Amino acid sequence: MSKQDEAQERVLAHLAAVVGCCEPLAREPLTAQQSTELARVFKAMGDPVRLRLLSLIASHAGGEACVCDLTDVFDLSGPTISHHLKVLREAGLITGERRGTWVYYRVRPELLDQLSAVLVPAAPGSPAAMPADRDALPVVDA
Amino acid sequence: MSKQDEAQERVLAHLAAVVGCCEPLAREPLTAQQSTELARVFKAMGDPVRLRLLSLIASHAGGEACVCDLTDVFDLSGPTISHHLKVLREAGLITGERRGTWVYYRVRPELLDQLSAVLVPAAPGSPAAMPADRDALPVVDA
DNA sequence: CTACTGCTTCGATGGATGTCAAGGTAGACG
DNA sequence: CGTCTACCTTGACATCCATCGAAGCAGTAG
Repeated sequence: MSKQDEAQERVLAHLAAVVGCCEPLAREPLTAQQSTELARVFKAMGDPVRLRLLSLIASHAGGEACVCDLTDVFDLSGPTISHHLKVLREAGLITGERRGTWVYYRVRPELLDQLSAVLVPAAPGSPAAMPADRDALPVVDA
Repeated sequence: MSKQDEAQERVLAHLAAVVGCCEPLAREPLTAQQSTELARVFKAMGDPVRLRLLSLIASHAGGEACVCDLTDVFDLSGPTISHHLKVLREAGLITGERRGTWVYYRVRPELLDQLSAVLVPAAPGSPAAMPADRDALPVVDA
């Protein structure tokens, strides 16, 4: 699995290099490359099972969780859970480590931090921060 | 389109009700319902075109963008762009409004804010906040 | 060495998704 | 009214993806 982890390191490095650390999505438009890299991560989180796996791992005591702890939560077969964990792993969101009989997963807080920073809307001074009070979101009151 | 927007309002209200406003993903595990709601939004962002559309709209001057501004950026047909905008709309990420000939889209900052809050990793005091400094995740210095 | 457990990979399958061409709707302009 | 532009919807098609059963690999225990 070390070879896989090396590949994951490269993926994460690439993502960090392309996305940067703190470019809010609403500050300036993403390039095609940036959006491709980010979409890869969001797509990994775009599944209820994976999102729940992520939160289970992230909120687990000690910051890591054994696969055996995760399997029981869902009505899914072992291979399916393993598949979802692999997707999360390849997206750079988690890392897996085998210790003896069991495999333990933990999240990468830096990546979550990056994503959170990207999503933060309209930092003061950004173009979108001032709706020019044309009409401050009347929307359809229907 | 007002009927659509009504439906979107319900979706957003539902999401807000289920997800709450500020439950970090790493604080406590998501319920099945929460993860389903959140995954719907992340899945909408899990496509390079949609993510770029979102950032184009969010970063556009005045906080809104006309479809005509968006179409030229991509090598995609009109219907395809329209389809992606519909997905973003149904996820509650953007709203569309027709004014005269053109349709203008704008983002929902509240939802981006919620997502950002959910992703923020390991608030101090959370169980995952103390990685037991096994190995403090050297990460990519690259 | 053999057997057993935990987890992953492989192969297959039904359903979801991105894309486009064709057609439809709303508003503007004569 | 007719026509033109801007945008959306529909229908179809190729591709991707979540899921499972079966098989394979790693590590432990007799």
